[in-house]
Amino acid sequence: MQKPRIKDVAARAGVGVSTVSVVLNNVEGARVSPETRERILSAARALGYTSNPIARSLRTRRTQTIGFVGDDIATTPFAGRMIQGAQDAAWQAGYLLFLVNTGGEHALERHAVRALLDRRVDGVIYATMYHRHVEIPEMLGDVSTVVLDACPTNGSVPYVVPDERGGAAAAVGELLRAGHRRIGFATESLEVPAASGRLAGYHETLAAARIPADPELVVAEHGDTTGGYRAATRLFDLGERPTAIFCYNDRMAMGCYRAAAERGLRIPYDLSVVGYDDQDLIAPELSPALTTVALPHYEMGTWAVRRLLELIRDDPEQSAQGHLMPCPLVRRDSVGPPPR
Amino acid sequence: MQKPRIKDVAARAGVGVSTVSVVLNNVEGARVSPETRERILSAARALGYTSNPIARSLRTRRTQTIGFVGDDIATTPFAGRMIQGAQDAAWQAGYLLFLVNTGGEHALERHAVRALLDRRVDGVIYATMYHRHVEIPEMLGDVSTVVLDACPTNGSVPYVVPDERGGAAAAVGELLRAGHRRIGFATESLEVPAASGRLAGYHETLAAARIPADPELVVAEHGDTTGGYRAATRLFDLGERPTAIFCYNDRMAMGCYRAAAERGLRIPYDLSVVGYDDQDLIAPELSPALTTVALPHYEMGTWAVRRLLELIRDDPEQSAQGHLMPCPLVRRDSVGPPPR
DNA sequence: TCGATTTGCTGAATCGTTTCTTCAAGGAGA
DNA sequence: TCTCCTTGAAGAAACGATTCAGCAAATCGA
Repeated sequence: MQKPRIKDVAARAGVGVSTVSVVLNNVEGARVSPETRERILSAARALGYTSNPIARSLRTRRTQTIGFVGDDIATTPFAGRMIQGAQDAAWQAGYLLFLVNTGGEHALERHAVRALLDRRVDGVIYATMYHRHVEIPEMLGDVSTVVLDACPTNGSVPYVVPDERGGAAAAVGELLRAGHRRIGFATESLEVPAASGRLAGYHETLAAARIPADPELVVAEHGDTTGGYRAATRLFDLGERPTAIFCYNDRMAMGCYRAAAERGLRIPYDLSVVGYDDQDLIAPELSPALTTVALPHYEMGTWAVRRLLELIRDDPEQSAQGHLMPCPLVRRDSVGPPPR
Repeated sequence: MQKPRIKDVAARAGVGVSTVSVVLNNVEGARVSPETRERILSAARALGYTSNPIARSLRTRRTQTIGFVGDDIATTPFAGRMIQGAQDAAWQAGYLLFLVNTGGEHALERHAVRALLDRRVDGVIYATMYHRHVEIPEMLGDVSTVVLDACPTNGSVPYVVPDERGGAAAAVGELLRAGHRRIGFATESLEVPAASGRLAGYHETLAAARIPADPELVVAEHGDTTGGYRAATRLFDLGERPTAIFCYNDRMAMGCYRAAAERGLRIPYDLSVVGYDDQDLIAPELSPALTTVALPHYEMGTWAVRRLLELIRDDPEQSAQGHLMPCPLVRRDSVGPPPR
């Protein structure tokens, strides 16, 4: 059995197709008698009619579709959250998501954007899987665009990134509240926005508490387990070792745990640790479970789509600004008062 | 500047639109002189013409689009790989992926499938984020479908799942080759296909090596870190403790590491361990790095899409069978010869 | 040379909507 | 009674492709 067309509904209701269209789309200011309206609605219901979006798109030039282009959707657990946030928000609004991943290749990316524009997507989410600066393809000038988890260096489109500074402030604040005054920061040696933002938050929060900055307490290593191990070791070797360490991410915190274990330092009694990222398989599974700061990937995904829908629906409104999404502190068991 | 239409190309080349269509689509058996063909192609190139897929779809009833419905695309790191595999395969074939996630809710799932059918997707990938049995929505009977990472209990559609049994055999085989004869299995207490498959692989491989089954050596706990810890503890408390433990997954292996550390058992000298899943943040990060079995999610994703495209292109060919995707062993540092 | 076939191409119908224009009927006002 | 609005609805023209049937001109066989 073929899907019913609008013509079938019209025939069953004994009216013209245009009237059916007008009724089913609730066109403003259309004049249709209540009886006719009811006849049409019940005919549509009886036939199980749903309009063909392809034909509709052809006529209206809108597809109720948005393109999601990401540089890497598989290798980070965060990507899924962003995608899911975007998907949920789109779905709620009656939009569907075209997903394309480019592997970070420039040529493929241009190809992908072209393919999406060809398909007449109503808008595009341009996402990167970790917070950084990006140059967005100029082709995106032709369509509403929102950048997700990155700062665009060209064009002027809305974007959303995590509030790294605020998250770091929350982490350090938690340690201050526990009574710590000598707080180390094991940071990432790469020049990424996340590192500079978190470092800034660390410094600001200490300054606000009138604790003088001690350059010794900031050590940079690779942002992985062994980097964390090394950073912690260096901090332990200081003349006066810190009573708490704020780690750039959970993986470094994991290395920090290992270094502490080797020195016989018990967390949180001899040492307090706070991480960043709230990674599923690390933070809750370490023992003791790690207090950390969560990245709001899901929320950024929904924000991006909602902002995009505003762009699509309203007039352009070129007030292209960035949005900082707060990073909530997740309290677990790795923070205690300083020893003695 | 508006996008050029086929009519513009025709006008520029001085031919009719039908000829342009025939040339650009490389229609078989069409008779067009080489000169005309060349004129049309260069006109199209000059105008930067690309056909409007919406209009094309309306006429041809094909959308070059496939729907991917998953029950949960965010919370597992595996989901991303499957999606990426599917996306890559689709992209290669000129298809785009509509992504929908249902959160496992039945109502939402029906809604999602209906939305995809409304949009006239050419096919649907029905994916679950861990290997299990599913009942697929009957609406999917109207469209080509492939089930990904699950066994459909109704209908007869192709599906692909990991070869759990083979993976377990590889893991146990590795331990046998290292010289172990007394090998424990820390399994998951839930009744899931992965657990029964891996258990079967374990038994078969031991049997093939003429090692009598010892029921004591199989202990079931929750499939997480604490479950692994408990299972390992129980195995250590046996009269004659195993020299190697095959863990249902990497998280259990992580718990097993912890239990071993507490008893002063050094891996791989006093105890060998093999995991399953090859989880990014666990297997390579543990110390020593964990030998484990990888789940072929990316490959399953590409397989599913390729199979789906066959279904779409060829005649139905109702030979709906399941495919077992091999799980490769990943050698790291947690396996050594048995002690003494 | 003449009909028959092949070649190369065109026009028009079609896909299923939306939307603009038109139009008949009925009621109101003069 | 005649004209002018208003109301309710229908018809037809888009949207931009594909594809089928048809039609001149060229070629061919005898």
